[in-house]
Amino acid sequence: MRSENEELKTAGLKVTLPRIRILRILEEAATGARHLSAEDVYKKLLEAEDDVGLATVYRVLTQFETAGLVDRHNFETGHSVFELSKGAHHDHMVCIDTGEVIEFTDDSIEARQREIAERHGYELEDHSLVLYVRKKR
Amino acid sequence: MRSENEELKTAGLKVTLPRIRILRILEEAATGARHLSAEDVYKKLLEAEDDVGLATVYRVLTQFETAGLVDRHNFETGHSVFELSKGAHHDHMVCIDTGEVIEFTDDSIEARQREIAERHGYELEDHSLVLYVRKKR
DNA sequence: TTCTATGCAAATTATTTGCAGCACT
DNA sequence: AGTGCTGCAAATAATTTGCATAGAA
Repeated sequence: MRSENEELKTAGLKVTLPRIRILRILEEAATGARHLSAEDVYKKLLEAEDDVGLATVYRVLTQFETAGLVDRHNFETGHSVFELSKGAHHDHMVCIDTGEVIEFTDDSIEARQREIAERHGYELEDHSLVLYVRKKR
Repeated sequence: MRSENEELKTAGLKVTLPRIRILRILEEAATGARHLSAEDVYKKLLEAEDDVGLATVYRVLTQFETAGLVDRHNFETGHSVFELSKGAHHDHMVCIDTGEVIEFTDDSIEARQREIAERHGYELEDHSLVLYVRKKR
């Protein structure tokens, strides 16, 4: 397991306290609610008595995104959420009632998307698929 | 072809000038660039010398959305776009270079989504699929 | 008349930027 | 010393809201 320091260096980012702290927060969230807003991260920093400005949180998250360390998503919530980028691509399922986010992948859908783009004379660069679901009762 | 008046009444909305004008703008755009931002609509109203406030544009578009007259989309542009709701559902393909928006539907993807939700114990209520593409050269 | 709709300005929310100071090389 | 990084406040951008007034039923 690589240290935060190495991850930052590899990403070409200078190792600074705010970056380490923010990266750690994202890693801690990696298991549970993977998706944090800038505000969420900021609040966690405050809780931990780490004095980092909200502007820095935004700057760092953006840098992480550029570096490929995190993915940014825009669900229909009005603000972006960030998650530590696992190598493999995945899509999301959001529960309308609880806000819970479930990740999934489906090769057949992936393949189909590529076909559709091709058919229209385009190359698929990226995509965003979000299923809005409700628990069955 | 129903008049704007009827459409508004059916939607349970009082027939007022701003609503008629905005509905007409959306209808005019229905063929070409179907997807307009609130700002786009506002500018078209100004061009037509129709004195409608931007706040009203937002209010009316939101009402139209609630009434099912228009669909609101959040691509990765930072602002919402609206389009006259055609009965049938469709997804979008956005060209990264030109911003062009192409609509499409694919039954196999639709079906697959339902399956995936089911498999996780959920019911699919809605979904959003956007392909980000680039013209092949 | 009675209630809803609108305009305009002010308020909010999410995010970005300018700038002076600090940190690391 | 030089360049990058940060905090804070101010600046933006998109959208919403309060309120007094105009307009529809």
